[in-house]
Amino acid sequence: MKRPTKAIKATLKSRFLDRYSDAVSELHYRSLYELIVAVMLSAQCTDKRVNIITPALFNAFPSVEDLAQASLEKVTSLINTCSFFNNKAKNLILMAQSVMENYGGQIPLDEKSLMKLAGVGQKTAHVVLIEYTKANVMAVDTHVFRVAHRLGLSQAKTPAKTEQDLVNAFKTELHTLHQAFVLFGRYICTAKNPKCESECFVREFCQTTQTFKPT
DNA sequence: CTCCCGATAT
DNA sequence: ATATCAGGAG
Repeated sequence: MKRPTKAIKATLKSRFLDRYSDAVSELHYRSLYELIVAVMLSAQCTDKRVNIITPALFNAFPSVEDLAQASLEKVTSLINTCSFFNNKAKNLILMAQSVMENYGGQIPLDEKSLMKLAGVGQKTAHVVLIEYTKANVMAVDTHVFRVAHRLGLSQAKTPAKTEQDLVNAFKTELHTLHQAFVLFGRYICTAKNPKCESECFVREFCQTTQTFKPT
């Protein structure tokens, strides 16, 4: 597997930025509170499904205060069509309670604090920062991980290492590149049956073309 | 490394 | 009917 040269990394970067200059998250939210809840729910679950669930959830619990006082049963019943709903319901309430008790009701906007919240790991924390503050950080979800590996940008086994590889490769405009990689991975460089021939605009840089080339 | 766990694509 | 999708905690 060839590592991309500096020149190729630059080309990849501009291709993705050109293609996805106006890329935004597909999660529906109207506040930082709604954002963090939506991102927490999106763990191992599609954004599409999260968007089906959240309107009723936000209606029942319009603010962190409301969620902090919510009953587990009520939250569970509102999110039980998304994966790991028992864990998520528990974590959502714990997260809200922690925000009330430790951060005066203000959801913190730094990585360390975010990651102390129940159910918030590095990926969730980074996505919140990217979305809400356009922080120059990378978040590696399953799409970003797959795309980075197919393009030879990382050989790392863990998302954290892959994140570092991507930061080193691109350095700036990471928040836009994150969105770009997610959308590219979701619709073009899909896990199964990627649209290599028909839609991939970085085909010539793919390290795994053989695997996916139609026979 | 294992558990958590519904939805959707095939 | 079964495989595959999609992160965090212990």
